[in-house]
Amino acid sequence: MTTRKYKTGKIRERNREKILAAAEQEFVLHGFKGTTMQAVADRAEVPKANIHYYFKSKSNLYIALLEHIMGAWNEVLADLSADDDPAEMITRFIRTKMQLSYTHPNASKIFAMEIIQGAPRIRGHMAEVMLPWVKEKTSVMQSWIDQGKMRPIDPTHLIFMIWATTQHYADFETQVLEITNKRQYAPEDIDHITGFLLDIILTGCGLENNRRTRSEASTPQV
Amino acid sequence: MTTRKYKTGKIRERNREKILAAAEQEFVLHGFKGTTMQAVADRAEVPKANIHYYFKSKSNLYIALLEHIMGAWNEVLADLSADDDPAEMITRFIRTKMQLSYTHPNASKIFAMEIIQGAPRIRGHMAEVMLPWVKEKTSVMQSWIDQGKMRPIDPTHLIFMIWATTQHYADFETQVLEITNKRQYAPEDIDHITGFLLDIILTGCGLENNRRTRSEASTPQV
DNA sequence: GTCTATATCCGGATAGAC
DNA sequence: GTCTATCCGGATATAGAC
Repeated sequence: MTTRKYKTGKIRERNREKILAAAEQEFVLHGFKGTTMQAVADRAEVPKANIHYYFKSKSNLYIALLEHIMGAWNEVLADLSADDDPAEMITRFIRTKMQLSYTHPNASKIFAMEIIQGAPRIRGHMAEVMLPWVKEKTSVMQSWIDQGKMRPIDPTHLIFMIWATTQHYADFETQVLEITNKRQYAPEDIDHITGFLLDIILTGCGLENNRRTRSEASTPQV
Repeated sequence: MTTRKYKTGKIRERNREKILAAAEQEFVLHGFKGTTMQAVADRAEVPKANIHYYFKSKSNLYIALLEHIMGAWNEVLADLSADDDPAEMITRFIRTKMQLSYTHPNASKIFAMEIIQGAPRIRGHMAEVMLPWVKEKTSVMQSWIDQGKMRPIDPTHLIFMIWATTQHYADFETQVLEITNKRQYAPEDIDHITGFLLDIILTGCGLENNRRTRSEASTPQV
């Protein structure tokens, strides 16, 4: 903890982060094959050979990036504990995912492209991490249904619906902005969208316990 | 119309279709840059040079494919007339989109990747075709809201929600199948999903007029 | 640890025979 | 119209100087 050392692993860590951030941009814009190491190097402001020094190969860089993304993701979603209250848990789920779409759109996009292409590199992760996560949440939801706290809907597809709708605003950002005639999302836009999704989905699930916030959140936006 | 001619434009048309079908597969699996003309040629069972003969360049092939896709799409969605009845129009919209996801998943995937990467080649199409389409539908929905036929929700985001949820089953097919433990969709799966979406979204919009079909359509699926 | 220069390969495109 | 052989730019990866 003293300032004595000239270089700890800090420089190395800093360079890795710079490269990963640059790679994220490039992979989003051009896909895996379309991205050149030279472009990543230029954006990260390091010589091309250094990327090979740090990551060995382009594939390794891409996989490191995916792990980086999914690690951050799991952190956020882990503390989505199965609360007692259905409306509260679903609300937190939607809010959290919507915030992730806003703060980490590129992570969502890279993940989406990977899945669209058949998830050749993360099949394992889906089976080992996502599948158990979904099973856990759906069993909690099913118990709510059995107790009559929620309408009898398919919990798995409810999760798909929340994923689909929230990620849409990251992945299809270009289309959404074009159609709503904006240059980029503002925090109010995210609030409005979150309110809309909460309104439809909670109502759709038969969970109406916070109606006061919904009526104004869902009025059309100019 | 006699059989006299040795070759009409038929062979040419047939070859173009074969190449486009092969290109669709390859572009989905590997993205634009990741797809090689050789791989398309092999899949289409024609010599590589013939593709250049028919389409001149890889970019042209890709653009031709996008136009092919969007042409078919517009055809289907064009006859989504703004009915008098909100529930009926939204029902038909969801059913139609869900069927498209089932019958043309690759088209949806290529379109999704194009949008995710910033829609560099179809910006024009969005502004000229999709934007007017959305404006037309939202103005109809707004009139329903003004007449009190529908809860006051944002029509634009309702369209986004329907796009997001239906396309999710095409684009994220790999993930959905992994989590639901299936090898591919069966027609019953599509019916079940359609029923689920209709249930949540119609209820969320406050349109409850066909409740009889919904209760059984939304029971959880094993 | 860092970077320049280079080896090696691959893919898009075309020339030209049939 | 069809296909073989080839050109050439460009990308990954590495060797080796500093």
